[in-house]
Amino acid sequence: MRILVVDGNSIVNRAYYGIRPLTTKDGQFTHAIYGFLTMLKKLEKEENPDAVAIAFDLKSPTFRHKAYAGYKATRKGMPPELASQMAPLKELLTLLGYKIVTCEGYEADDILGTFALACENNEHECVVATGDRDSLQLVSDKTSVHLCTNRDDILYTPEKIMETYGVTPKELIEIKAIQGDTSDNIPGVAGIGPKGAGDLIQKYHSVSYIYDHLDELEIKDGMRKKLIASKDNALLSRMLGEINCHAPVDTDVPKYVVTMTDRDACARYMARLELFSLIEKYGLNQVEVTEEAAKEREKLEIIDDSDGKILSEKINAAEKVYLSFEISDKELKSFAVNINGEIFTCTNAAVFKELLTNEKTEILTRGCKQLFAYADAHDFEITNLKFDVELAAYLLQPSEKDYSDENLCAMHEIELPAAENAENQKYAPLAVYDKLCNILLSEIKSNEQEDLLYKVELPLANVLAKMENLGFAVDKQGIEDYGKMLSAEIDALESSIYESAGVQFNINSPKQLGKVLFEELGLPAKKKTKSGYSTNAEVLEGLRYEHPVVDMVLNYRTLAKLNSTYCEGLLKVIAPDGRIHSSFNQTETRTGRISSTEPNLQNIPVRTELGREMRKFFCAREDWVLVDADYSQIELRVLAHIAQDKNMIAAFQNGDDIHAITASQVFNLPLDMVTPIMRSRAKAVNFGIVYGIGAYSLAKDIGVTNKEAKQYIESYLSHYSGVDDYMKRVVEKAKLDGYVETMFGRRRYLPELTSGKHMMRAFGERVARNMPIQGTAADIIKIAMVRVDERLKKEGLQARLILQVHDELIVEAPKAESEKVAALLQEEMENAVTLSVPLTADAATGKTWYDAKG
DNA sequence: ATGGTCACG
DNA sequence: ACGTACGTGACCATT
Repeated sequence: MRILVVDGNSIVNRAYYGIRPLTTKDGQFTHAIYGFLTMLKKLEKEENPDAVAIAFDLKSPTFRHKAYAGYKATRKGMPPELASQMAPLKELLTLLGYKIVTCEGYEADDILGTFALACENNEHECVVATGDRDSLQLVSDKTSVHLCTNRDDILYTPEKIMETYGVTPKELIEIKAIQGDTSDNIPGVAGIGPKGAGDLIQKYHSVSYIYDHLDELEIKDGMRKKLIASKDNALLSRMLGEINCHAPVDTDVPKYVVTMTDRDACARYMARLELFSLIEKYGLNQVEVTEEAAKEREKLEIIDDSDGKILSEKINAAEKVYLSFEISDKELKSFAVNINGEIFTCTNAAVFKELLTNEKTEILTRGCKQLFAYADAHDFEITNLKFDVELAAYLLQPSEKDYSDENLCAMHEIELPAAENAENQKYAPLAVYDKLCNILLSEIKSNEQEDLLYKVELPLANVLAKMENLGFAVDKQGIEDYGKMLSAEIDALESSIYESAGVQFNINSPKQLGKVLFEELGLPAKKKTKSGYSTNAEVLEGLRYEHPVVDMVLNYRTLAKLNSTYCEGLLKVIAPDGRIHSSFNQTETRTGRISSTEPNLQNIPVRTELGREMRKFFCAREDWVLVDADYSQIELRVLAHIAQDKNMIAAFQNGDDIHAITASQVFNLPLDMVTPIMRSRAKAVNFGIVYGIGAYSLAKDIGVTNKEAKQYIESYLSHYSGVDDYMKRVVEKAKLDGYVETMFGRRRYLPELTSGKHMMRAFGERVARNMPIQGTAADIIKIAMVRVDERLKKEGLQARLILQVHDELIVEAPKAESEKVAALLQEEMENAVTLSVPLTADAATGKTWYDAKG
């Protein structure tokens, strides 16, 4: 018999990118499905197989790191428009009688190889269909490869391979080991490309022969040098490039004979996908498909219960309710629920409240922060919120950009039902929410991230909602006056700059500024950017004494930034209540921090006095005060704890000045000999260590030579040997696991670590060192926020959290509560977790943010 | 939409 | 040989 083995992933990709997009009336993309089946039909016609096996990669938890690594490494991956076609495609293939083959821990490639190898040892013949040249190594007397390219298809036999590449199929593995393949993260030998690799293998046939006889080979010295330099990579590549032909799959060819059992079902499914030409291609046009039959399987029935009469009855009996809602301006527009598979829509706010306060019912939803904000605005509490798909998906994949229901369903290959009309299509995800929630929850459980979800993120969403609703009071008049003052100075500076430069130009344009400074005034350009000269502060700082205009530009920049971003920007977002209501995003950062937008209140100036003035306009309402507390060196303390570094732990336990102690360690001097310069350099090293450090950057940061910076780092790591060990360990483990994690199990996947590009890999290694530190600190302050919120309520205080700035919390409190609140805040922050070192927080009180900060 | 710059931890 | 510390968001000019 002759079996056609199809590389499903490769072919579906070709179909997706090769055909113009096609959708059904309700927006389901279908062109990859159409293309796949068309190509499959053509393959069957040309190859005339007796049996067909279709191999797909498996997206299982154990395999996910790897799949994910490929996904993020290329930054392209499978777009949701393709992912959403995978489930229907597989369903349709199954209906048509094809057998789909997957295998945990193996890629589609390996399955192709396994069939090919099996056919070597039995009486059958194998044709592999793929778009990927890697599979050409499988060609033999019994196996041919039908390569589907964009232009035309080529059938590869051993003769054809020899004709094209001048080597045997197996030797293609050897070529690839030397040449490398960036898309597969196979490093190869640096500096040798396809031509060189081909020549070498034609002459010497294998990588192992080349390395065994390196001295005797008749090759140029340059080539020999390159081979020597990349020996490890070449041997590794030789292993990586060979397809594993031993996947545990059933290769009994007769089992793969295609038998369609339900022609009607096939036709209906195709009709449902509106792929009518396929019905013809598969000879199913004699099957009568009525419109009802076509929709038979999709039945997204929606029960309109606007007034909520049905729901108010159902709610009490329901254990689990999947909820979607539309709220705008704190008013309910509508909501929809899935109760035991039935979808109801409703606009009755009283029933909505009943649902959210019913103790017997568990609510599973998405975007719960908005729900909490609604409840806060309407003065009730939600006590039965059980699950939020967005928060869960974030814990599982913090680097994902799109947590929409549609994308999450696509990512998990959950097929959405199609509604009768486009309007109702928005309820499609709700119909499959049980599936989605179950998948996400089981992953959360297997990752041991339940505490993070239930004890941190979900309660935190409520805290953030209340912070957003409450907002931060500002002195509008004060900002306006400050802005006017800045504007006047900016105008004056602008004139001086034009005069000094001798031309008028847009100072805000880096391009124009670069031209003026480096061409017309002839100042020495140091650094370049992609599009021209760099004019950033660091460069200008170096040119200050070259021309008087430079200093003016630096000043102009400072003032313009303050005016446009802070004065004008903030004035635009003051609400009618005189307060600024920032949004806190809980699923944005890859480390677990929260972010703040519209406006960003986490980057209000503080480092220079002029900028710091801005904080005088952030104030407490009348008769209230701000209580501000921040952690002291939380990241270094976390590092001391995670690394269990004896010296660093001791320093913190003694309450020492950590930067001074570090200086005395690094410079090997007694503490009282440490100068301020030494301390400041040691401080930079401490920061650098947390960020994953490189000597070059450290040198640039503190203005010492590369060599000196390197010595600092070496000295640092030899004194803090626990940190040294930890930094090595964490990268090793990350390479093994594919991810790093915080003390509380928050993860970040690091596909960069498998990159063939050195820069990319180095980045991954720095992130591996940094994320557990930054992320653990983020976890800690989140825990503190939840506890502070609880305590304020429990103690019956009016004070409330209004802002978080990564290691700092701000509470607005009635004057009379200020002392109690300061103590409470400090206590909850310091006791949020127990580390091997004390965790200290300093609290201060004042009328404005300026006054309340230390 | 993207890049450059700069504000924060 | 190459580029260089982690994590963000806003504004401006330019494409």
